[in-house]
Amino acid sequence: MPELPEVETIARGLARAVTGDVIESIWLGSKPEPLKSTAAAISSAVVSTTISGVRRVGKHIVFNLDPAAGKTGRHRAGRTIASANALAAGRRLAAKSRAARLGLPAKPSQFVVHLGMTGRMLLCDSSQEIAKHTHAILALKSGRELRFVDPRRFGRLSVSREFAAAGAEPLEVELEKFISVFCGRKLPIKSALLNQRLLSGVGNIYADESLFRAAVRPRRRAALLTKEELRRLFLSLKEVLKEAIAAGGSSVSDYVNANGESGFFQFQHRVYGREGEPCLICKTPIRRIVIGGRSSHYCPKCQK
DNA sequence: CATGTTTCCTGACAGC
DNA sequence: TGCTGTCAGGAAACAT
Repeated sequence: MPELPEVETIARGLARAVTGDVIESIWLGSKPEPLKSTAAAISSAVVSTTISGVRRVGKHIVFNLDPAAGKTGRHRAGRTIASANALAAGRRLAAKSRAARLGLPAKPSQFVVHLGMTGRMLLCDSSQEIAKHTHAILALKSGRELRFVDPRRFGRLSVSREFAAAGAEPLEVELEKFISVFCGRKLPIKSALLNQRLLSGVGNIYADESLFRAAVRPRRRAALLTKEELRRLFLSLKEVLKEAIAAGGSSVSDYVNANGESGFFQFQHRVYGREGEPCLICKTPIRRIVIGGRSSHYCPKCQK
Protein backbone atom coordinates (compact mmCIF):
# COMPACT_ATOMS: atom_id res chain seq x y z
CA MET A 1 0.00 0.00 0.00
CA PRO A 2 1.83 3.03 -1.20
CA GLU A 3 1.96 5.91 1.27
CA LEU A 4 4.21 8.95 1.30
CA PRO A 5 7.59 7.14 1.50
CA GLU A 6 6.63 4.62 -1.18
CA VAL A 7 5.29 7.28 -3.53
CA GLU A 8 8.39 9.41 -2.87
CA THR A 9 10.58 6.45 -3.80
CA ILE A 10 8.63 5.81 -6.98
CA ALA A 11 8.58 9.48 -7.97
CA ARG A 12 12.33 9.84 -7.43
CA GLY A 13 12.99 6.74 -9.51
CA LEU A 14 10.75 7.96 -12.28
CA ALA A 15 12.22 11.46 -12.20
CA ARG A 16 15.68 10.02 -12.75
CA ALA A 17 14.53 7.65 -15.47
CA VAL A 18 12.03 9.51 -17.62
CA THR A 19 12.70 13.24 -17.27
CA GLY A 20 13.34 14.58 -20.76
CA ASP A 21 11.57 11.70 -22.48
CA VAL A 22 8.61 12.37 -24.76
CA ILE A 23 5.18 10.80 -24.45
CA GLU A 24 4.23 9.72 -27.94
CA SER A 25 0.92 8.02 -27.29
CA ILE A 26 -1.30 6.76 -24.55
CA TRP A 27 -3.47 3.69 -24.29
CA LEU A 28 -6.28 3.63 -21.74
CA GLY A 29 -8.08 0.49 -20.71
CA SER A 30 -11.78 -0.06 -21.06
CA LYS A 31 -12.46 0.03 -17.33
CA PRO A 32 -13.39 3.62 -16.55
CA GLU A 33 -12.86 3.52 -12.78
CA PRO A 34 -9.22 4.60 -12.76
CA LEU A 35 -9.94 7.75 -14.76
CA LYS A 36 -10.82 10.87 -12.81
CA SER A 37 -10.57 13.00 -15.93
CA THR A 38 -12.11 11.94 -19.23
CA ALA A 39 -10.03 9.79 -21.54
CA ALA A 40 -10.04 12.57 -24.13
CA ALA A 41 -8.83 15.16 -21.61
CA ILE A 42 -6.03 12.89 -20.43
CA SER A 43 -5.00 12.08 -23.96
CA SER A 44 -4.87 15.64 -25.20
CA ALA A 45 -2.98 16.83 -22.13
CA VAL A 46 -0.40 14.06 -22.27
CA VAL A 47 0.34 13.13 -25.87
CA SER A 48 3.24 14.87 -27.60
CA THR A 49 4.63 16.39 -24.45
CA THR A 50 8.06 16.23 -22.85
CA ILE A 51 8.22 15.05 -19.25
CA SER A 52 9.99 17.94 -17.57
CA GLY A 53 9.92 16.44 -14.09
CA VAL A 54 8.28 13.93 -11.76
CA ARG A 55 7.55 14.62 -8.11
CA ARG A 56 5.41 13.50 -5.22
CA VAL A 57 2.56 15.57 -3.81
CA GLY A 58 0.92 13.82 -0.86
CA LYS A 59 0.33 10.29 -2.13
CA HIS A 60 0.15 11.47 -5.73
CA ILE A 61 2.78 11.12 -8.44
CA VAL A 62 2.79 14.28 -10.53
CA PHE A 63 4.36 14.32 -14.01
CA ASN A 64 5.09 17.85 -15.20
CA LEU A 65 4.51 17.97 -18.93
CA ASP A 66 5.99 20.50 -21.31
CA PRO A 67 4.01 20.80 -24.53
CA ALA A 68 7.04 21.94 -26.52
CA ALA A 69 7.46 18.47 -27.97
CA GLY A 70 4.20 18.90 -29.83
CA LYS A 71 5.68 21.64 -31.99
CA THR A 72 8.48 19.54 -33.38
CA GLY A 73 6.10 17.68 -35.62
CA ARG A 74 3.60 14.89 -35.66
CA HIS A 75 4.21 12.04 -33.35
CA ARG A 76 4.86 8.75 -35.05
CA ALA A 77 2.07 6.50 -36.07
CA GLY A 78 1.52 4.28 -33.09
CA ARG A 79 3.22 0.97 -32.71
CA THR A 80 0.78 -1.87 -32.36
CA ILE A 81 0.63 -2.94 -28.79
CA ALA A 82 0.94 -6.67 -28.36
CA SER A 83 -1.36 -8.92 -26.41
CA ALA A 84 -4.42 -7.79 -28.29
CA ASN A 85 -6.43 -10.25 -26.30
CA ALA A 86 -6.12 -8.36 -23.07
CA LEU A 87 -6.15 -4.93 -24.61
CA ALA A 88 -8.61 -5.14 -27.47
CA ALA A 89 -11.31 -3.41 -25.50
CA GLY A 90 -9.14 -0.42 -24.66
CA ARG A 91 -8.90 2.91 -26.36
CA ARG A 92 -5.65 3.93 -27.89
CA LEU A 93 -5.48 7.67 -28.11
CA ALA A 94 -2.90 9.82 -29.85
CA ALA A 95 -4.95 12.82 -30.80
CA LYS A 96 -3.30 16.20 -30.92
CA SER A 97 -4.35 18.65 -28.30
CA ARG A 98 -6.89 21.28 -29.25
CA ALA A 99 -4.31 24.00 -28.84
CA ALA A 100 -1.90 22.19 -31.15
CA ARG A 101 -4.58 21.75 -33.81
CA LEU A 102 -5.37 25.42 -33.64
CA GLY A 103 -1.70 26.35 -33.74
CA LEU A 104 -1.86 27.93 -30.29
CA PRO A 105 0.94 27.64 -27.77
CA ALA A 106 -0.23 24.85 -25.49
CA LYS A 107 0.04 25.35 -21.76
CA PRO A 108 2.02 23.05 -19.52
CA SER A 109 -0.04 20.42 -17.80
CA GLN A 110 0.34 17.71 -15.23
CA PHE A 111 -0.46 14.03 -15.32
CA VAL A 112 -1.46 12.96 -11.84
CA VAL A 113 -1.42 9.37 -10.62
CA HIS A 114 -2.81 8.07 -7.34
CA LEU A 115 -1.87 4.45 -6.73
CA GLY A 116 -4.67 3.65 -4.31
CA MET A 117 -4.08 0.32 -2.59
CA THR A 118 -2.48 -1.85 -5.21
CA GLY A 119 -1.51 0.50 -8.00
CA ARG A 120 1.90 0.36 -9.63
CA MET A 121 3.53 2.76 -12.04
CA LEU A 122 6.09 0.65 -13.83
CA LEU A 123 8.74 1.61 -16.30
CA CYS A 124 8.93 -1.25 -18.78
CA ASP A 125 10.63 -2.12 -21.99
CA SER A 126 7.93 -2.20 -24.64
CA SER A 127 8.77 -5.81 -25.39
CA GLN A 128 7.80 -6.91 -21.88
CA GLU A 129 4.61 -8.86 -21.56
CA ILE A 130 1.67 -6.75 -20.48
CA ALA A 131 0.59 -7.68 -16.99
CA LYS A 132 -2.96 -8.48 -16.01
CA HIS A 133 -4.86 -5.42 -14.71
CA THR A 134 -2.90 -2.96 -16.84
CA HIS A 135 -5.16 0.09 -17.20
CA ALA A 136 -2.93 2.62 -18.93
CA ILE A 137 0.22 2.61 -21.05
CA LEU A 138 2.23 5.67 -21.97
CA ALA A 139 4.54 4.98 -24.89
CA LEU A 140 7.76 6.99 -24.70
CA LYS A 141 10.02 8.16 -27.50
CA SER A 142 12.91 6.21 -25.95
CA GLY A 143 11.02 3.02 -26.75
CA ARG A 144 10.08 2.36 -23.14
CA GLU A 145 6.60 2.42 -21.64
CA LEU A 146 5.13 3.69 -18.41
CA ARG A 147 2.46 1.21 -17.38
CA PHE A 148 -0.21 1.70 -14.74
CA VAL A 149 -1.18 -1.65 -13.24
CA ASP A 150 -3.81 -1.87 -10.51
CA PRO A 151 -5.69 -5.08 -9.64
CA ARG A 152 -8.11 -3.51 -7.18
CA ARG A 153 -8.70 -0.40 -9.24
CA PHE A 154 -8.60 1.98 -6.29
CA GLY A 155 -5.96 4.03 -8.07
CA ARG A 156 -6.85 7.13 -10.08
CA LEU A 157 -5.46 8.93 -13.12
CA SER A 158 -6.17 12.55 -13.92
CA VAL A 159 -4.76 15.64 -15.56
CA SER A 160 -4.44 19.04 -13.98
CA ARG A 161 -3.01 22.50 -14.59
CA GLU A 162 -1.63 23.09 -11.14
CA PHE A 163 -2.13 20.12 -8.90
CA ALA A 164 -2.03 20.87 -5.20
CA ALA A 165 -2.75 18.67 -2.23
CA ALA A 166 -5.40 19.78 0.24
CA GLY A 167 -3.46 18.99 3.39
CA ALA A 168 -0.06 20.04 4.67
CA GLU A 169 3.06 18.14 3.63
CA PRO A 170 4.25 16.28 6.76
CA LEU A 171 7.91 16.69 5.87
CA GLU A 172 7.60 20.43 5.30
CA VAL A 173 5.01 21.55 7.82
CA GLU A 174 6.20 23.58 10.79
CA LEU A 175 5.33 22.75 14.38
CA GLU A 176 2.87 25.62 14.89
CA LYS A 177 0.90 24.69 11.79
CA PHE A 178 1.01 20.99 12.70
CA ILE A 179 -0.51 21.71 16.11
CA SER A 180 -3.19 23.99 14.69
CA VAL A 181 -4.30 21.32 12.23
CA PHE A 182 -5.55 19.13 15.09
CA CYS A 183 -7.01 21.94 17.13
CA GLY A 184 -10.64 21.31 18.12
CA ARG A 185 -10.84 17.95 16.32
CA LYS A 186 -12.85 15.47 18.29
CA LEU A 187 -11.98 12.48 16.15
CA PRO A 188 -9.28 9.99 17.19
CA ILE A 189 -5.75 11.19 16.48
CA LYS A 190 -5.27 8.11 14.29
CA SER A 191 -8.16 9.16 12.06
CA ALA A 192 -6.93 12.75 11.98
CA LEU A 193 -3.49 11.60 10.80
CA LEU A 194 -5.14 9.67 7.96
CA ASN A 195 -7.31 12.61 6.90
CA GLN A 196 -5.70 13.90 3.70
CA ARG A 197 -7.33 17.31 4.12
CA LEU A 198 -5.32 17.80 7.30
CA LEU A 199 -2.05 16.14 6.30
CA SER A 200 -1.16 14.80 2.87
CA GLY A 201 0.49 11.45 2.45
CA VAL A 202 0.13 9.71 5.82
CA GLY A 203 -1.43 6.25 5.55
CA ASN A 204 -2.15 3.43 7.95
CA ILE A 205 1.39 2.17 8.44
CA TYR A 206 3.05 5.49 9.22
CA ALA A 207 0.14 6.71 11.33
CA ASP A 208 0.56 3.68 13.62
CA GLU A 209 4.35 3.86 13.61
CA SER A 210 4.48 7.58 14.40
CA LEU A 211 1.94 7.22 17.23
CA PHE A 212 4.02 4.44 18.75
CA ARG A 213 7.18 6.51 18.60
CA ALA A 214 5.32 9.45 20.12
CA ALA A 215 3.89 7.15 22.87
CA VAL A 216 0.33 8.28 22.10
CA ARG A 217 -2.61 5.87 21.87
CA PRO A 218 -4.38 5.94 18.51
CA ARG A 219 -7.88 6.36 20.00
CA ARG A 220 -7.06 9.56 21.86
CA ARG A 221 -9.15 12.50 20.69
CA ALA A 222 -6.97 14.79 18.60
CA ALA A 223 -8.07 17.95 20.40
CA LEU A 224 -7.15 16.48 23.79
CA LEU A 225 -3.51 15.81 23.04
CA THR A 226 -1.16 18.05 24.98
CA LYS A 227 1.21 20.38 23.16
CA GLU A 228 4.06 18.17 24.27
CA GLU A 229 2.38 15.07 22.83
CA LEU A 230 1.73 16.88 19.55
CA ARG A 231 5.34 17.99 19.47
CA ARG A 232 6.49 14.38 19.94
CA LEU A 233 4.08 13.25 17.22
CA PHE A 234 5.35 15.98 14.92
CA LEU A 235 8.95 14.85 15.37
CA SER A 236 8.11 11.12 15.26
CA LEU A 237 6.17 11.44 12.04
CA LYS A 238 8.97 13.27 10.27
CA GLU A 239 11.50 10.81 11.63
CA VAL A 240 9.64 7.67 10.57
CA LEU A 241 8.85 9.05 7.12
CA LYS A 242 12.49 9.97 6.52
CA GLU A 243 13.70 6.57 7.69
CA ALA A 244 11.17 4.85 5.46
CA ILE A 245 12.19 6.89 2.42
CA ALA A 246 15.81 6.01 3.12
CA ALA A 247 14.80 2.32 3.16
CA GLY A 248 12.92 2.59 -0.12
CA GLY A 249 9.50 2.30 1.52
CA SER A 250 7.61 -0.64 3.06
CA SER A 251 6.66 -3.62 0.91
CA VAL A 252 3.78 -5.14 2.86
CA SER A 253 1.33 -6.28 0.23
CA ASP A 254 2.67 -5.81 -3.23
CA TYR A 255 4.38 -2.46 -3.29
CA VAL A 256 7.31 -2.13 -5.66
CA ASN A 257 9.07 0.92 -7.01
CA ALA A 258 9.12 2.00 -10.66
CA ASN A 259 11.68 -0.68 -11.45
CA GLY A 260 9.72 -3.44 -9.74
CA GLU A 261 11.99 -3.56 -6.69
CA SER A 262 10.75 -3.97 -3.11
CA GLY A 263 11.47 -1.62 -0.26
CA PHE A 264 12.68 -2.91 3.08
CA PHE A 265 11.21 -0.63 5.74
CA GLN A 266 8.67 -3.36 6.63
CA PHE A 267 11.46 -4.98 8.65
CA GLN A 268 11.67 -1.87 10.80
CA HIS A 269 7.98 -1.67 11.70
CA ARG A 270 7.59 -1.54 15.47
CA VAL A 271 3.82 -2.04 15.73
CA TYR A 272 2.21 -2.26 12.28
CA GLY A 273 1.43 -5.88 11.45
CA ARG A 274 2.84 -7.07 14.79
CA GLU A 275 -0.37 -7.97 16.64
CA GLY A 276 0.38 -10.32 19.52
CA GLU A 277 4.13 -9.95 19.14
CA PRO A 278 6.10 -8.41 22.02
CA CYS A 279 6.60 -4.66 22.16
CA LEU A 280 10.20 -3.90 21.29
CA ILE A 281 10.46 -1.68 24.39
CA CYS A 282 8.48 -3.47 27.13
CA LYS A 283 7.61 -6.94 25.69
CA THR A 284 3.85 -6.35 26.19
CA PRO A 285 1.94 -7.97 23.29
CA ILE A 286 1.07 -5.45 20.59
CA ARG A 287 -2.68 -4.92 20.38
CA ARG A 288 -4.76 -4.47 17.25
CA ILE A 289 -8.03 -2.53 17.28
CA VAL A 290 -10.24 -0.99 14.60
CA ILE A 291 -10.58 2.79 14.43
CA GLY A 292 -12.73 4.30 11.73
CA GLY A 293 -12.63 1.02 9.88
CA ARG A 294 -8.82 0.92 9.86
CA SER A 295 -6.77 -1.62 11.74
CA SER A 296 -4.63 0.13 14.30
CA HIS A 297 -1.67 -1.34 16.16
CA TYR A 298 -0.28 -0.08 19.43
CA CYS A 299 1.43 -1.02 22.67
CA PRO A 300 -1.05 -0.73 25.54
CA LYS A 301 1.74 -0.10 28.04
CA CYS A 302 4.06 2.29 26.19
CA GLN A 303 1.36 4.40 24.56
CA LYS A 304 -0.81 6.60 26.81
C1' DC B 1 -19.71 21.92 9.11
C1' DA B 2 -17.97 17.78 11.46
C1' DT B 3 -18.08 13.19 12.05
C1' DG B 4 -19.46 8.37 11.14
C1' DT B 5 -20.64 4.72 7.74
C1' DT B 6 -20.78 2.56 3.29
C1' DT B 7 -18.97 1.66 -1.11
C1' DC B 8 -15.79 0.39 -4.59
C1' DC B 9 -12.55 -3.97 -6.13
C1' DT B 10 -9.76 -8.38 -6.37
C1' DG B 11 -6.32 -11.45 -4.41
C1' DA B 12 -5.04 -13.99 -0.50
C1' DC B 13 -6.18 -16.96 2.76
C1' DA B 14 -8.97 -19.79 6.27
C1' DG B 15 -12.11 -23.34 6.83
C1' DC B 16 -14.83 -27.00 5.34
C1' DT C 1 -9.27 -30.01 -4.88
C1' DG C 2 -12.40 -26.45 -4.97
C1' DC C 3 -15.81 -23.84 -3.12
C1' DT C 4 -17.45 -20.07 0.00
C1' DG C 5 -16.74 -16.41 3.11
C1' DT C 6 -13.96 -12.87 5.08
C1' DC C 7 -10.58 -9.44 5.12
C1' DA C 8 -7.49 -5.66 3.60
C1' DG C 9 -7.69 -0.51 2.73
C1' DG C 10 -7.72 5.14 0.28
C1' DA C 11 -10.84 8.22 -0.44
C1' DA C 12 -15.19 9.63 -2.26
C1' DA C 13 -20.09 9.45 -1.56
C1' DC C 14 -23.55 9.37 1.46
C1' DA C 15 -25.94 9.65 6.06
C1' DT C 16 -26.40 11.59 10.52
